[in-house]
Amino acid sequence: MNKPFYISTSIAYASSKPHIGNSYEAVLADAIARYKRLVGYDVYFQTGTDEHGEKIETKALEAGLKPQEYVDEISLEVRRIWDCLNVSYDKFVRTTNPAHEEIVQKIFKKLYDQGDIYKGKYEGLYCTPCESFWTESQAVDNKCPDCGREVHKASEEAYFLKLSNYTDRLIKYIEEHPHFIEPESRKNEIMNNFIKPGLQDLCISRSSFDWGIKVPIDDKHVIYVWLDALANYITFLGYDPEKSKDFSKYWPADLHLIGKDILRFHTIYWPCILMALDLPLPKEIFGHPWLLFGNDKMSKSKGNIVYADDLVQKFGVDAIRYYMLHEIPFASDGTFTYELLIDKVNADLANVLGNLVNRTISMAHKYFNGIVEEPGENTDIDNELINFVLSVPSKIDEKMNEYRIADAIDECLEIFRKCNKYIDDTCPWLLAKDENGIDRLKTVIYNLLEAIRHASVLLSAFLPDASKKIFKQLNTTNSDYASLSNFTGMDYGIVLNNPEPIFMRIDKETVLNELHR
RNA sequence: CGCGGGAUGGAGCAGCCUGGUAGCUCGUUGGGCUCAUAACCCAAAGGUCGUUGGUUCAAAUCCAGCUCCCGCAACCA
Repeated sequence: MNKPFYISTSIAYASSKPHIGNSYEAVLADAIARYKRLVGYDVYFQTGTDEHGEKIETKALEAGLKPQEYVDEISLEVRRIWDCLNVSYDKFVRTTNPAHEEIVQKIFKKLYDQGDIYKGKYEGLYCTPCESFWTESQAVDNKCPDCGREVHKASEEAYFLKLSNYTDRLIKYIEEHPHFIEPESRKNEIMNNFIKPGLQDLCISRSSFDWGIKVPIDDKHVIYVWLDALANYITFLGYDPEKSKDFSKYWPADLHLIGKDILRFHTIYWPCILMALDLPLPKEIFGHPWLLFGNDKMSKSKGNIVYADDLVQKFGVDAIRYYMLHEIPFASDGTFTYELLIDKVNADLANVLGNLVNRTISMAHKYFNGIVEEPGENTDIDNELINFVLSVPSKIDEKMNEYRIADAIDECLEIFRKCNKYIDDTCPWLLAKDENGIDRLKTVIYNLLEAIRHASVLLSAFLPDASKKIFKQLNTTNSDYASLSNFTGMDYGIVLNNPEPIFMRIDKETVLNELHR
C-alpha cells in the first residue's frame, strides 16, 4: 500500500463568486496533490464550500432566493472555476450536506456533555439598526463601522467553547512540533499575539439568524461558523463521535493549506476542538500569502477584482497556473499585474519551454523524418546534460517537501534552459550537413528528446496541460516517475507527432490595449 | 513603548539562521547562430544591500537606535 497523504484547502465561503485569491489557494494545493501522486503517495485532496451564515442568508434574500438555492448556485460556480483551473480534488464538500450537519451536531453534543461547551453571555457593542455586535477596536468612537450610528453595550445568550482547558496542551504541542505552523513568521504572530496572552473562550453559537446548523440542545441557536466549517476536515472522512475513532486512513491530515487570514482559527480553535474530541492534530498548517492586484488588495469597491476563469479564457490555464505557482513568494504577498503575467508567459513558457520543444521536434522531423533514432556514445558535453537532468528530481523533492513550489518549478525550467544551451553547444544543423556527423546528430537529438520527456514528467504536477501536449508530441506514454532514474525512456523507432506550439507568445501591447478598453 | 514581517542595480525576487570577492529571472546594450515561436546562445553596462551608530581583521549577513511600507490586534469566512 502506498503511503497516504491528505491535503485540504479551506472551504470557500459561498457568499459570492470566488476571486483569484481563493483560486490561488486551490491551485497551490493542487500542485502539491499532483506532485505527491506523481511520486507515489495515495493522495486524498479535499476542498469545497462553506455555506452557512448570516451573510449568505442576507445575500440570498437580496437575490430573491432561498439560502439553499443560493448556495447551490455559488457552490456550482466554485466547482466550475476549480475545474477550469485543472484542480484535481478528490472530494468537493459542502457544509449543507445533511450527513455533515448531523455529525456537527453530534460533535456539539459530545463537547457539551463533557463540559467543553457551556452556555454563557456574549457581550459586546451592539448596533440595533444593523443587528450586529462589534468589538471595541472595531467600533471607533462608539460608532458602528457599518452605518456610523451609536452602538451600546449589550449581551445575548450564547454557547462558548472552553479553550482554557486546552491552552497548555496547545502551547506544548506547537513548541514540540516546529513545523506545525508555517511559515515561521506566522507562527510567531499567533503565539505572541493570541496564545501566550491567554485565550478567551470562543463563542460558537448565534441566535440572530437562522441559516445554520441548529444547536442540538437548544433550537433558538445555530452553530456559528467555525465549529461547522472546520469540522469539514473530518466529517467528510466519515468521522462520527459515536463510533470508533479509527475513522479513516487519511486522518490526521498532512497539510491544511489556508490563507494567512484564517490561520488563527486553524491553529488555535481547530486544534482545541480536536483535542476535545481526543483526535490527533494535523501535521502541518500552512498559511499562504496573498495575491495582490498591483499594489492594492483586490476589492469590489475598488473595481479591481480579477476572476480566474476570465484569465484562463484569455491566457490559457497553464499560463495562470504558472503565474500563481511561480511568481508568488514563499512567505510574503505577491502581486498580480497583466503586464507581469504576459512577461512571464512569454519569457519562460513561450521562449524557454515552448520554443525548445518546438525546435527539437522540428529537427527530429527535418533530419530523421520524426523517427527516434538510437543514440551513440555520449561525450562529456552530453554527460553533463544527462547528469544534470538526472539530478533534478531529488532537488525538486527537497523543495516540495518544504512546499517551496516556485523553487521546484524553477528546477524544472532549468532543464529546458540547459537544453537550449546544449543545442547551441552541439550545433545540430552543422552535424546535419556533414555525413560523418549523422551518428553524432542521432545522439544529440535523442538526448534532447529524453531530457524533454524528463522535464515533462516533472511538469505534470504543475502544468498538467502543457505536460500532456508535450507527451503527445513525443508520442510516448512513458510518464512514470520511476522512468526518471535512467535516461533511456524514449523508445527507439517510434515516430514523433508534428511539432505544434505549446505556448504562443502573447503580444503585450495588443492584449493590454484590449484590456483597457 | 501592542505583536509580526519587509526595505538588495530599471522591475520582480534569493542571500541573512551557520559573518569572508553581491546572486537569479526579466528588461537594456553589443556580439554570435539559423534548428525554432523576431526565438536561442555569449558578453557588457547598471547596486553607498533604507538610514545612523556599534561588535569584528572582516557585516547585506550579528547588535542597538531611527525612517518608511505592509499584515495582525480576538470571535470579523
